[in-house]
Amino acid sequence: MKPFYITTTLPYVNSDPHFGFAVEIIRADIIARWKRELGHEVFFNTGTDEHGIKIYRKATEQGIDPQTYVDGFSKQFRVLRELLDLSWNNFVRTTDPHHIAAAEKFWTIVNERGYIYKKFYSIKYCVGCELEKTDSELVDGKCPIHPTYELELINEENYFFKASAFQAQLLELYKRPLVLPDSRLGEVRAFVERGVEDFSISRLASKMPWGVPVPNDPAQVMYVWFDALVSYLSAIGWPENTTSFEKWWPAVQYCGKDNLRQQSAMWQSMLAAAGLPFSEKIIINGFIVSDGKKMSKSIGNVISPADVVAEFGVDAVRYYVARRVSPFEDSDVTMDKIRDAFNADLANGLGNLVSRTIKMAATYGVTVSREHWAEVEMNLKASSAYAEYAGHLDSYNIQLASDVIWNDITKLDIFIQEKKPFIKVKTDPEGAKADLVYVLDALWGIAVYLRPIMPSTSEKIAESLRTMSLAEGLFPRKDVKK
RNA sequence: CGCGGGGUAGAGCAUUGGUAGCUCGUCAGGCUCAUAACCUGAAGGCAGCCGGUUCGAUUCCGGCCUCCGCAACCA
Repeated sequence: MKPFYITTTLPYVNSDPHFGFAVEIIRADIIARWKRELGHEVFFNTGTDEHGIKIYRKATEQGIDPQTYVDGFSKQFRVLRELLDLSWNNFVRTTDPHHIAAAEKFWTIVNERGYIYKKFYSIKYCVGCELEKTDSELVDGKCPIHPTYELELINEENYFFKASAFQAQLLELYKRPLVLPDSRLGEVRAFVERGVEDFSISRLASKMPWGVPVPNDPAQVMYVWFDALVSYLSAIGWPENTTSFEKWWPAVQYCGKDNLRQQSAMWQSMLAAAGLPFSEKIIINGFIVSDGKKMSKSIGNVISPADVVAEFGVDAVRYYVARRVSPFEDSDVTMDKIRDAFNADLANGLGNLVSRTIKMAATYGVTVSREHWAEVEMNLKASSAYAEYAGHLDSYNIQLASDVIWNDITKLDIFIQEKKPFIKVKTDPEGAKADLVYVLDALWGIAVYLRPIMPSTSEKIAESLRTMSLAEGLFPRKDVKK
């Protein structure tokens, strides 16, 4: 079976992990677990992007050296593994010596193939923002944020990447569904059709030393994007471990919509420039807003993954991401919405169904052998419902896959209501038991379906079915105090 | 004419070229195995506005209005 390589974006470590990244990495985790379930060997990569001007400035402001600064943040991202029950098997840091060597090698190859050149160019620089501004960002020739400042013109010599050479190849590439959803593929295609310009891929080390040195030119360091994207290669052992590279590449890449151009245009042309195969698939997530607004410390509507886990538990967060956050569009997330979903779908829905079923089965003396569950699972996997669920996961629509599960939950509640085993047991105990076995089998199916999405809940349900007992409710209701 | 997303029941969201669905909330009823849970039913929408294509559009096309991202803590 074909090995499967999936990676998240490497988050930039200038702040704590935010909910949007939790969404991305939970999705990647669900897909990774799903592929393992199917029997694929899986390489699931994540990590941290640690170079660049913003990090350099922040570290300098705090009077610590950049490496110490990023070490601290990188740890904060590593703890997500336990926090969100993630199963990544590689965590790459762009300050790893191996990655730095890979980035240098990548640069050298692209340079040798003739796609890097040096030129002077002038940039417009806003002192207020301390950032370069492109013409498209300006309003009436001024920075819209600091209209009282005059823009400074700075002449600087940098290395450029000959992206313009790859327009035709990119348009050819977009004939296959490289990018999900389709609307994003159309967007990047339109962007490339408008014309691709060469872009700067280095910075003067004298102004910004925190980056990978440009080979044979100590005066320049690589622009952070150029080095960060190469991490998708260095993570799997490129360049020296060709066996590993050929085994895993190309990758499925998850990213946010702000990364569309970088990952599906810029990165693809970089790969072509290095003579490497294009990515397999790029999945574009929407953004998370809270109460209709971008999460912001000053507004106070920031929801941290850790807060949600503390309040509702890991699997509730994974559930919310899977089923209540739109797979591709922007979504609004608030603690109240999470609480509503928790109560409606997990407490009243899944948790209560497991509870009522196990209780009846235990009370009425239903017993089921281990062989029985194996058989149930085999039948399930041959069913059309399972095919539907699998189809959704194969096309990265975790939401529709989860809908299959919750449709089952509703059907089972109705089934119990209609068959009334709790009445039937008084006159026809065998009939009541048979009804319960039907529900128990379906619950086993739900546990199977939940394996990639809510692994620990899946295991708890399976354990309850094996022992026909339930120590405590899976998801006790969270009531709002009024 | 910079790029992109949205405007569908009180709220949040799905969906579809042919009587518009779900969750929460509200009202009424049922059940009692269960986490005051579960089931049934009801009320509540001219699917932002205007025009076009069509036998038929909420769905396709054009225009308009309007909200929101593309700077900060950015996936």
